[in-house]
Amino acid sequence: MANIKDIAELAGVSIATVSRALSQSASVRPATRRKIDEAIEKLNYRPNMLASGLRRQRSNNIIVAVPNISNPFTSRFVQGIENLAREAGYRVLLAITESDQMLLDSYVKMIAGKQADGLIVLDTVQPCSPREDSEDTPTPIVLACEYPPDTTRSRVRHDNVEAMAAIVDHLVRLGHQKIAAITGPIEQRMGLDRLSGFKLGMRRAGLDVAQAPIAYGDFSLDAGYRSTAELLARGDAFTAICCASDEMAIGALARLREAGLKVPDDVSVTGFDNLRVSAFSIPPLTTVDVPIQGTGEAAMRLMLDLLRDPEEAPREVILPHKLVVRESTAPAKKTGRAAASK
Amino acid sequence: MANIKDIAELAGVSIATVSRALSQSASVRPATRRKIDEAIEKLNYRPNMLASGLRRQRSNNIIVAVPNISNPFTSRFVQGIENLAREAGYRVLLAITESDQMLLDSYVKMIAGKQADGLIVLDTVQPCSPREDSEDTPTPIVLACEYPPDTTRSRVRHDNVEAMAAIVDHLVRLGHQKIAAITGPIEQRMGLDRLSGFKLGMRRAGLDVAQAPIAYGDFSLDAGYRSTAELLARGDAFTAICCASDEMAIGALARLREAGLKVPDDVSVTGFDNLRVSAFSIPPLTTVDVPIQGTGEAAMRLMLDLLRDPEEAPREVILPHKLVVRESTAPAKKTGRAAASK
DNA sequence: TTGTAGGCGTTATCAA
DNA sequence: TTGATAACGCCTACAA
Repeated sequence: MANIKDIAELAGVSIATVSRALSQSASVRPATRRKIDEAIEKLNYRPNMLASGLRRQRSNNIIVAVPNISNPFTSRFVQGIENLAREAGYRVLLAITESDQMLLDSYVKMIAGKQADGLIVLDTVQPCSPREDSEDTPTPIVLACEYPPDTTRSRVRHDNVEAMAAIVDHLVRLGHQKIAAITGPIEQRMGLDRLSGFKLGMRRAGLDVAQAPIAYGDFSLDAGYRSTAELLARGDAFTAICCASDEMAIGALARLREAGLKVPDDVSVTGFDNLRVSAFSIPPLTTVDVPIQGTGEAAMRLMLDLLRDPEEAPREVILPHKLVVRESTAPAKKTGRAAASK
Repeated sequence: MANIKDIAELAGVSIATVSRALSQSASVRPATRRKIDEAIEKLNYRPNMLASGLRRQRSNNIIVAVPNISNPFTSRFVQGIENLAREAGYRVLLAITESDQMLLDSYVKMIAGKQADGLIVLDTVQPCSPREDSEDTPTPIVLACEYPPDTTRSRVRHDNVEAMAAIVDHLVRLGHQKIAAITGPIEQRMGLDRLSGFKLGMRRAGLDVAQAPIAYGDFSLDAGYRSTAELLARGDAFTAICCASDEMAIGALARLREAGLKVPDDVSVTGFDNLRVSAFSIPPLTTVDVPIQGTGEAAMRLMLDLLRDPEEAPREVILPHKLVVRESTAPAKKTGRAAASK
């Protein structure tokens, strides 16, 4: 590959002039610039960004660490980041952690190794505090959705508690009293918050949370299916199932159908996330819209601020949610015992 | 940040020795190595990969260019690449092109700019042939799924034609004669091939393709929904709908339900891709499993070979498919006019 | 407006 | 086994 020296020679100028021409803004006489452009064209020259980065001490890469990518939630989150990153001249390096602490830490180290300028984390595992934080400027890290309440980093999330309470409220207004829940992984902040929201909603409606049938899932399609089976097997009466994710709600729909139960006639079902597919489930899902892509965008915005001024004080952004009522919920049957048996 | 010189000083050796200790294999006396390790630990040193890359002329980054990422197909493809890439010591840079030629080309240039060592493309737009190909060693590029038949690059895909023909065959065996199709975007190789497969299957069964109701979609949930509406509105008789993607099949399921038609009693529906969610649709989808993740792995394998020996002759890998029969297909009704009217 | 030259942090070659 | 030193390709004072 041709380098800046080749261009300089061919154009009959010094490499400094070429460098200036390359970085646009500098002062280069139009005629000179033309000669340079021609040389670049002729040799099909591309600046070596490794060298440039070494010199300028930056890579223009942002790492986004996610536990996995075969999950619509992650996809849209990353998309939100991509949008802003490209505009700002940054590239997105996608890192799949499978919630492995070692792996995540290795990505933190990439910043120290100048492979990346910043790290956005959407994961239950948390980036260790690199030691240099105390001495040098802090490592640019933004946390999304999952983080300890006492973190001192910039962070963004939506209010899972209130969002889930809003769903419960919707069910209560429809006359439901016996509401079952399928939770997310409660060892994770997101799962726990959504469960808290469920309990909060129940309490606000004056319903007894202790009596509510609860099954523990992990947000996945499979978990929705299995947990519904479990709920049915237990034989507790319920007229609605409140799922902590759309994927679980879709799994629940599948299992209820197998049990010969009609949604929403026999049982109402609710989701959480408002995935695209949820508008096309049978029946279309009542859920709560959390701005997933918007979360990604907000995270990237925080990152850009951090990159601009690494000393900046950490901030927290909380995004709004919105109830989306579709056809998987309906008024509770008066008998209230529709789902008492399999 | 500490650099190699700091370590050398603290350990009382030369930077050359530190460098050797860092690259493991070299010959360094254990005692020396220990001193170096201590210094590294003490200063929390991380090698600057930009400098290392500059010197070694490589970045250890692989770019994966996809049109979008909010699509289960892409997600699993990328996951397949990730798995192998990490093992081989490469990082995956995710590039979202939105099928924009300019954008894709800018990623090709990243290779020339040493920002990445190779490019894997899963997109309808094709990487331009950088001129240096003719003179220097060829740019390491691997094409997946979408590529012109006459490409000279390494490439991987599955046989969409035969796979779709297999689905038609399945329907024919169930006694379906009036089979409608919802196609993918036929200006794309993948969409066109799947349509060809449909026609091939029909012809093999001695059915008249010209009579088959065909609606044109774009693989999306929405397209499945709208195309089904269109099919119903036209009033042609059909007992089965053959969709070019699982997402469209799910959209079709939703629209058929609205029309009061039962699947599979009134109409059979088939998909293509075997997405995870398709096992949980109502009813679970009969589809064809194409190894999406396997495609990513195969692409990465080709890339690794290319990286090892850039002069290597391009190869083509074609992956096998598998029919997955679930509950969205059933024997055709004798009357054969189930879906004649809305 | 242009040129000279030092340095960014590594790796690799050659001697010792 | 270790050390000195020259690249790698670019940017940016500083000088002209």
